[in-house]
Amino acid sequence: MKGSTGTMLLTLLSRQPLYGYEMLRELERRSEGVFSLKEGTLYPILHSMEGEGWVEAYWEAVNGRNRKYYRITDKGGRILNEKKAEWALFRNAVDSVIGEGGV
Amino acid sequence: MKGSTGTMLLTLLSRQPLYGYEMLRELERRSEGVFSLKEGTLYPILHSMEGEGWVEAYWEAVNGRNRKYYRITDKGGRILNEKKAEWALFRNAVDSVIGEGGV
DNA sequence: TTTTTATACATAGTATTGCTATGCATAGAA
DNA sequence: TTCTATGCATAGCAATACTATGTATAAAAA
Repeated sequence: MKGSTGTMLLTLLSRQPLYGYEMLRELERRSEGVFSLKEGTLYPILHSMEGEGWVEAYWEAVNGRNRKYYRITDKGGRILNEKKAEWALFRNAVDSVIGEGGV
Repeated sequence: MKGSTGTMLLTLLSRQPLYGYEMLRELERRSEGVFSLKEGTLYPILHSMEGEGWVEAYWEAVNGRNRKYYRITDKGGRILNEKKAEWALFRNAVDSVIGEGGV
């Protein structure tokens, strides 16, 4: 795994607010087991994105447990669009280079 | 850029031996300008791949200039196949997570 | 003729990214 | 009462790629 983790996390949050632990399982499920982030990878990224103003956090107690939920901000939404475009460019460029149908 | 540089370089070398400077331009051309590696990125990768036994180097003088050509080894060919499979897995997983048609 | 540009390889230092390991704390199941 | 799952967090390390810089030569431009 290298790169686009932030893009994937922002995408998950663009659908609905999630808390960290939930993101780990959601990412694993949607990638069919390919991405199983560890907490040590996830939380620093979330803190960093919060510092950038891409996401906002709020605590909520559910079933007697404290969960820190994250929601995407307007700025985060704009960044997500940029990152998705970057990913498409990157992916297509790699495919052009390594693909059988290369120029 | 994050990751798959080695895969792309091995792919180029799987077609024909190339020297470093040539790889820079070839990568840029095939990716339509998306990847413009700098020497400071390329040469350490080549040295590392040589150390792993994925490529072999030999010097050749052409037009009065010394060029260090690299050719892919059998081992490098096997690694390339693995890396291509990894890339496909990674790419598809990212697309599953961020794609509109997500589960 | 001299300067600039392109060619050609190389290393040092730094930033980013993500991993492993570890710590703390609680709810629920065994 | 002990283990497992949940839940957030930081420290330290490894890999990756970038910037900056150095050396050297051929060809083109001034």
